[in-house]
Amino acid sequence: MEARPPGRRERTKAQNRKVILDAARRVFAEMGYGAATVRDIIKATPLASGTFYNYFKSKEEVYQAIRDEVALAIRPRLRAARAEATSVETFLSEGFRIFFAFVAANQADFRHLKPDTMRFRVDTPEVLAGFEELRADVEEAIARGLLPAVDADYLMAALVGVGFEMSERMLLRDPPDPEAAAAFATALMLGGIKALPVAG
Amino acid sequence: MEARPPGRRERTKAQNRKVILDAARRVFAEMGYGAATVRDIIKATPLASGTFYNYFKSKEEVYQAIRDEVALAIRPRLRAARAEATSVETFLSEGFRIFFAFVAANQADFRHLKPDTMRFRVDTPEVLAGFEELRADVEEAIARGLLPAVDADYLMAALVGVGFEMSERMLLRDPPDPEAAAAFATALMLGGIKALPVAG
Amino acid sequence: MEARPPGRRERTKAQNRKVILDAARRVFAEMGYGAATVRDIIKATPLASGTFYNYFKSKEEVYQAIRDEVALAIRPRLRAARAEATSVETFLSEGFRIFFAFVAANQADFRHLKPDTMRFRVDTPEVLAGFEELRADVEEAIARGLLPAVDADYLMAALVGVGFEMSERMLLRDPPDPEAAAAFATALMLGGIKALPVAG
Amino acid sequence: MEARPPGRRERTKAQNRKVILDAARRVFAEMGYGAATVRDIIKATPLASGTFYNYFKSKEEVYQAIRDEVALAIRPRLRAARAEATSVETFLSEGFRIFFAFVAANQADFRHLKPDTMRFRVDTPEVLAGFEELRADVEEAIARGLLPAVDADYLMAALVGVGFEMSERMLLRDPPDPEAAAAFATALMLGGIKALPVAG
DNA sequence: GATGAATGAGAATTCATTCAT
DNA sequence: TATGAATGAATTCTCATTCAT
Repeated sequence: MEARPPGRRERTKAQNRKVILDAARRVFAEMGYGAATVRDIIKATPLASGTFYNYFKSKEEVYQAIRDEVALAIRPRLRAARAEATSVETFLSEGFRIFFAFVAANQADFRHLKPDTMRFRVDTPEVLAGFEELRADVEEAIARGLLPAVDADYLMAALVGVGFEMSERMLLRDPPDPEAAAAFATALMLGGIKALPVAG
Repeated sequence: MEARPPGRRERTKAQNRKVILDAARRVFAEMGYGAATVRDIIKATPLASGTFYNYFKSKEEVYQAIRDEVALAIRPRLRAARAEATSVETFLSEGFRIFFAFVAANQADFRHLKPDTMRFRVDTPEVLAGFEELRADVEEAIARGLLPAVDADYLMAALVGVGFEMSERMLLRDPPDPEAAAAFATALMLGGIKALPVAG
Repeated sequence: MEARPPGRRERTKAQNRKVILDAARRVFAEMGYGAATVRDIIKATPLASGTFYNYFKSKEEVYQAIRDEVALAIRPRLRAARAEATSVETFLSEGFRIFFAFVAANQADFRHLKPDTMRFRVDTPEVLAGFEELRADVEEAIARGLLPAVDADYLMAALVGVGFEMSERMLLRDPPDPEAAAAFATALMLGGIKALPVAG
Repeated sequence: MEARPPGRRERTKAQNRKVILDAARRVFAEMGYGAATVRDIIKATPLASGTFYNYFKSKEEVYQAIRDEVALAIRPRLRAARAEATSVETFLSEGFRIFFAFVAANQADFRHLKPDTMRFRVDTPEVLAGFEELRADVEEAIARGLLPAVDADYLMAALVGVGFEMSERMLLRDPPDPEAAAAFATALMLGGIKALPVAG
């Protein structure tokens, strides 16, 4: 806004944080979380190495920040949708819709599947906390009479597994269709294979 | 443990390979794949550092060997069971039974979930090939009229997701009960939530 | 040698490069290029091991830098002298004078002969380029009528051989006498053995 | 000659020594003396690593054996020729003829020049001893009145330099012509540049 | 805060050499 | 004598982190 000495980069604190996070997203997507180093992240940035440490303590912390950002963004929406659900159908369908739509909108953070390479998936505590929330919501839904008294832990795991694995396959499609994915997952969880839509 | 004649060449090549793989299994289970180093694996071994490199080129290669061993051990059994299936029920139930039983019998290779820590999952090409086999089997089952003409790719993903996520929860239970897990997963995939057994 | 205020950033980038190159010069001279390791070079330096790699990728690269520095320092002078030559005599005498004087002034970089040991000589691409320059100059001198139409490639080789081998013998003498060496080489190349000065 | 159990390799001690020396020649020519390792030499051999040590103690020793073999083969011939020389002309011409012919016949042991790469030359004590012999012969030739009383050390160096450098250039030609090289070197050393044959 | 060179612990890897068979 | 796997010291090299500017 005001005149600055030339060469002075106009970067705010928040911007730098974002610059690092975005670079890390790219690096993790390209080389996988395990192989990536702080160096790699810095190199993908116009910033100096020391600057990194003004924002994060380690690669792990960056990764957590990314996953947490994602998890914290979606978890409240999922909780709300499930809380408002008035039936098994809406409990499932709204959850899957929100999840697959979110994944499609944030592809870079979810694409971990590369053909013929190792596939890495790393879940942070914040993500795992989302799993626990789902279990709690399942338990509450049981209490509310929405769901039968099933094994909430296993059902949670099944829902999580279906959500994550299907979302990776969804991202391989062109274009990804979150609605269709949600419909598939919902039908499957609701009525089993027999209830699935027949493919055209 | 016991005294040996000095200079006795006591270990064979195959044994050393196994010694390294077993040490790696332990190390990966204890510290997680990402944190483990080749050094750690060697230290968990009575062998010299150089010996490691007579067998494997890197941590990645050891990991692959473990996963591949596992994948190659279970995949033929799964294929056979699915090929012999005469109904949707057996297609699913036998697959889940074999998978969960295998996981329970090889806990160390599957336990990636630690409370309050990050969870790593790394799938090697050989594991991914197992996914493709499942998809092919689903397609064949559709062709054989065993399954309706559903989206085989998504169904494969759902089955994989349910299998892996549920197996991690199963391993947290004491004792793990593969039969119960298989029953749950089968019922869910077959008839949906409504068909699930009601928890005691 | 003297106390310094702690934390003083005392060395500049260019200085460090020089520190490493000088250490390498000493190490190569002492143990020979083949036996020297990066470690040895670092140890001959007040710097940390990692610092080495901020400047050079390997022992080879350091060696090249040294040889290239030497080659790039002397080649223009040789070219100029040969270009200005108005006779065979000056073409040869000025070349040898410059070369032997340079060798005497940079003994450490040229002393490869140790009695009763192997003798290493390693010529980098930059040095080899100097050979080609000499050949080109010979060809031009022929074109200019300064030299008869001899085999320029062989003549170049002969001049190079005489220069390098004689310089090693020169450095063994105490004190080295570049003028005398140049006089000898010039006379030999000009008029053959019969034209050589008779030793006192 | 007699029947042997199958798989038994018919190798004599002398043959194995030769196998190793030949492999080493190839390896040194390919990667240069400095970069080559004992491992590399063994790999270029059908022998086991331990067998190497039945014949040589180190890479250095192999190298010495090669160079020495070469030096010991040629040195007596050179000595004899120089001893029999009755004039400067024959002293020089016979020496160069023998040397260049030998080099041409043993190309692999002398080719150290690769375009655009570093060039290594390593002279063993046995080779250096050959230099001293040449100097002694020069001194004797002076005593015999064959040569003027020149600086024998420098003349030796000049002859060596001309011989080695020219031989490398000779080997680059197709076909190498030792006679022509010898004629050139002899004329140059005898009468200087002016006495050189004019190139066609 | 930003910078980026220096640091040095430690991880990866090589390789000469040994030695049981 | 030949074999070739095991050895582990030595070496190369990386990388998170510090800190003077």
